[in-house]
Amino acid sequence: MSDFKRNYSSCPMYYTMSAVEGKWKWIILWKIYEAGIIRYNKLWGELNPIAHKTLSAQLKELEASSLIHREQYNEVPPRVEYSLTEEGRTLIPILELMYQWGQEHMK
Amino acid sequence: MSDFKRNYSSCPMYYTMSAVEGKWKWIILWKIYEAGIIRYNKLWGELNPIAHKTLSAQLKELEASSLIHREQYNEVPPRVEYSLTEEGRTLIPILELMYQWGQEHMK
DNA sequence: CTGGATCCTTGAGGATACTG
DNA sequence: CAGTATCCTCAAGGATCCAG
Repeated sequence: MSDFKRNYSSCPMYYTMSAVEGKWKWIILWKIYEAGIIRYNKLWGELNPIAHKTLSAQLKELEASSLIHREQYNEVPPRVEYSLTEEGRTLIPILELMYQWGQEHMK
Repeated sequence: MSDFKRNYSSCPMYYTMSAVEGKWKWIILWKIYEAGIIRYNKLWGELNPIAHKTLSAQLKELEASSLIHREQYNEVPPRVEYSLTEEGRTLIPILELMYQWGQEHMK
């Protein structure tokens, strides 16, 4: 846990930014939300050029925070699907607003 | 401009995350919004232990993005006040939701 | 009081190759 | 296909001192 998280655990704004921190998390959440359910490789393709290491690390953190769910099917070749958890879905209003804000300001 | 910004300028979500990127920007915006108008030193105190270099760099970027306004009074000692611009105020719904989300999940 | 200037650290993120 | 394993870079961020 970083100083950032430790020192400001009492401020809701810090809490939110800690839960979804890093360069990619909001975008990953958005892509998963958009797709509903999405496979690892598809996600990777949409975020390209993200490194596998980066993507899998962020996914793990999001999973550890209970914001996304990882479903693994023991097939050959393997299949893994990601989706938002109930908890993760509580972020949808924020995701929607962020997306809309970008739309309106990006011209 | 980073690869992040360059490669994804077509996706609204990337646009938003680029406009308010970095570890501190959302929190700085929140603190300014909370205060309405706030002096440099007050802001620095609320974010402590943030480095002066970091704070002033982030403030400059936010100013360059037209999200905050910097008003300088030529007094001795100097006084500088920051506030949200019209543009910056369009982020308030997002800030409010982020704050609320933190409140509800931080127990 | 509001930063700028310097120097420095560190860890997030990336490139590439490899594996069950 | 869905990731690890390695190694590496670089720039955000920090500590400290200085200045108008």
